[in-house]
Amino acid sequence: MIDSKLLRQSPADVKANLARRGFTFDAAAYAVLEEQRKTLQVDTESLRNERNSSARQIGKAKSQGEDVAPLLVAVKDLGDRLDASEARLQSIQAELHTIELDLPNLMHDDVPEGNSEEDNRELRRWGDVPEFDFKAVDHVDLGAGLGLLDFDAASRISGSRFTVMHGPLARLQRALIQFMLDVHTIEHGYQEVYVPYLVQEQALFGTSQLPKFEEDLFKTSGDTPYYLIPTAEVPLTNLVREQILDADSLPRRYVAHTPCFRSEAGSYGKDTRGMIRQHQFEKVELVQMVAPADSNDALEALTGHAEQILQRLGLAYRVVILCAGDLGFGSSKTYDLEVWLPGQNNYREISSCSCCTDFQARRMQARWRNPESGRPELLHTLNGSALAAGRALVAVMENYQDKDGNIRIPDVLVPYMNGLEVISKKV
RNA sequence: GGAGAGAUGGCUGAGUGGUCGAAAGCGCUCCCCUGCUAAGGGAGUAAGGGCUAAUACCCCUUCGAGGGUUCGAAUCCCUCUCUCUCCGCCA
Repeated sequence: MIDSKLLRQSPADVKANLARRGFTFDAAAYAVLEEQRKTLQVDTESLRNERNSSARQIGKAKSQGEDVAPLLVAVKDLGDRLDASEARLQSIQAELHTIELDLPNLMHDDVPEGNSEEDNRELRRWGDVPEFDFKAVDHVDLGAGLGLLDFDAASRISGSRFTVMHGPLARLQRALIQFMLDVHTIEHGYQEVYVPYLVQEQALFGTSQLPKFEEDLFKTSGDTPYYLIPTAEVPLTNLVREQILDADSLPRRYVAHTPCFRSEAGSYGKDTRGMIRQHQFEKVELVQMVAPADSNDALEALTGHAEQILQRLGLAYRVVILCAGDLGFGSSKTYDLEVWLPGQNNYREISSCSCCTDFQARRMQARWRNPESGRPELLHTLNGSALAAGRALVAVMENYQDKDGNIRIPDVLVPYMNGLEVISKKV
């Protein structure tokens, strides 16, 4: 959420910032509601004050054995007036809250103009795009050729957008995950966390998947439904929900490997081939909680941590900064890492690293005690994939293929493959 | 699944209708005292919100959550959630 004080005091600035995303903030309508809220709240609170002091008086009189009947008459209709006032206040506050939950985060000044993916700006490239002296194929053909990737079985079991992997290929994904977790915990200072994969709606409100993006989520039935996490960002970020952290415990750096579940509603016909876009995929996620002054640097560092994985895997990639129109709802600034996929002859997103400033922290009431003010203040939260394991697997398969359809194991993963150096067809 | 106990401030823990945001202790902060240390004395120490230029006053809300009774609820009633203990079951 955006600071409601800012919405009141500088509605024009907010409107202009959000307009760059293509979001229309009706500042005038908000101001009208806000004016009503102010009057109502002041009235309601003064009525409550009146009630409290009368109640005190009555108590006092009673204890002194005085007749309280006249006092009771005096407050007779106070309760009704208060009830009415409270009800109106509550409804107007709910209206304001609904509007506020709907507003995306304010953008960092660095975010370039633009309406769509096309307008994202490339910042840098790393690595050489591999050149093959044979016709490179995509991971689907590679997997089928090796007999280790089985979309038919997956669709018989679960329908479209699921995968079954066998043997060394299944292990290769596990190796990637293991490798990433090791690098982040041992070298980058992240604490490994095991988290729930089913969460309640309040957690999703905190990270801002709800209320706006319910259709992207899988939800269980029942009185208090659970949602399957679309990313470990949800449970990891909510670790600090309603907490006040000591300044010396910052920055917090958490990493978790989890499966992720996305309904992919609205992506019909998109990436239907292969395992680029699945209902279920594995991901290693980084989350940081930092003091506000540190969040810009933290985003650069976090992005670097994700890049480190690609570099060690020897995968060519580029870094793009998302333009205003493509930026995620809760993010103030996002870098995407796009890995080269020979099968698509293109760069494809494999990581997305975002700084959410205090947007999620405000929804979660996640704070730290600022030693300078002595007061609890909102944290800044960041998250990034490092990496999406399913897509990393695709990238390794396609970039490390040979003319016979075998897959060489990147050096850093060999120890995680029990020494296996090549995944080859059974002879 | 059965039986029972409980949920109060950073922690322990009192409080069964009235000035209780809440005793006491611990912890923490500051001050005093004291060659140093230890001990001792004093003061302060929740969060959210409103108003406001203000992190100054003042006011409102919050004792697991949500309802109810009442002029007034931490305290009484109802519903729910969670935690703990014992038994059973299970990975």
